[in-house]
Amino acid sequence: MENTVKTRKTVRVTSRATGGSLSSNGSRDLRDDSSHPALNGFQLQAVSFFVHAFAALSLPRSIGEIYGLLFSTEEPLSLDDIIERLRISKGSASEGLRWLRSLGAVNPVYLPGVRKEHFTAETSLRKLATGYLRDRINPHLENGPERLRLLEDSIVEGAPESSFQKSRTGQIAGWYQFMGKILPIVKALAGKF
Amino acid sequence: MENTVKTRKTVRVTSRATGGSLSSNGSRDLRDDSSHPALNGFQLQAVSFFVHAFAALSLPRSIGEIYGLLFSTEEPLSLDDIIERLRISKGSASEGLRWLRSLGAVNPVYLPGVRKEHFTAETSLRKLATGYLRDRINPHLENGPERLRLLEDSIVEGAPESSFQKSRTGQIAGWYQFMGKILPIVKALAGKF
DNA sequence: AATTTTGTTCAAAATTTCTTGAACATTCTG
DNA sequence: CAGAATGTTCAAGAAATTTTGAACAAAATT
Repeated sequence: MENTVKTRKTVRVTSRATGGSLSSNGSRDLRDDSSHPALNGFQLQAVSFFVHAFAALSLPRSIGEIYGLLFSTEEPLSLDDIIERLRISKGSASEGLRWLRSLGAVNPVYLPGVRKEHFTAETSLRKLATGYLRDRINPHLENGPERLRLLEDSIVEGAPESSFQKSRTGQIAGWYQFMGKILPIVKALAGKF
Repeated sequence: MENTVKTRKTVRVTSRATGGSLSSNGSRDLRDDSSHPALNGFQLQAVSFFVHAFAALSLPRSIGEIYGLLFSTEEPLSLDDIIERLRISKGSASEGLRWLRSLGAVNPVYLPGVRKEHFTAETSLRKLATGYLRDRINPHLENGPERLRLLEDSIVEGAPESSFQKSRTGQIAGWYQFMGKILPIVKALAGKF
């Protein structure tokens, strides 16, 4: 099967408008083959929406596309469904799906008698926030204490600048404390939406 | 003046270790010409620290380097000081400084009788957080209502999927509400550190 | 007003990141 | 078990981002 069309063109419209107002057709954010017959208007808008949202977090377009499609589709979709409808490669779809799954942004669905794995979007803010923090924020915070010690150990005791340097490391310690306080609050509030 | 050394090498060690433990020498994160005589140990560690921290936000290395240098240096530094000590180009330094200034992460310092503009790092968490939210988060949220309307307008009234689609747009509306609640809390708490 | 100093801008080069597609591994089916 | 279906991996190519360096602009100095 694969894809009989060998005309590799895949024009990306690359909307260069970071701040400006939106074009009335937000759907210009997706790969344009020949006006997607596979996606309805709502799906088109949703894909556009999530491509932008994920870009705000510097995440690849393909991930936004996949999440947007699942978010806007009631039925569970398989890898091949995603590839067909978004016209992206198997590799992108597979890795994008893996990423979303590890975050918990996508749920595998059991369908009796169906071989292919199918997915739906997870939309609970609590789960999305928790997954994002766990996968993308915590790893950086975990190194915190070690990094702080490296910084402290580089201070030469008795040097004239050591007092300044100690105040700076104190500053950073405060930032870590802040993160320790705010993250649980974020999670708790996310649970209410 | 410029730079008599024309050996453009600038080896980037490109530490490929996203999750692993830190090398005891965190300073391997910066451009290596011939073991920076211009930076002391604390500055080296600080630059390394901020390059990593900024990378977590997908920000360019040069910005992390500049902030790290200013953060770890008591005296105000000029553009040329930064270029010399970090061995980065004028262009990078100028644009990086512009970015940091617009965020409010860097303060211009008035020095009587000195032509060059000098800077120190802003370290108040409240100011840093406010600037970051203002410059990098709010712009995306401002489009929110408009994007939401595009999505709603794409729903075909009476179609069988319209009920599902309405529940999805309701979901997104909730996410915006969440952002509206959480951001003021973040700012308020940041003010206490 | 000519020169020097300071800083900005931007095209081209370097680098990093993302996407593709084909090879491969694994599991299911007959 | 052979063949088909499903999904993963990864090298190579494409695209996007960052950095450089030199040209330029603006302001200060002589």
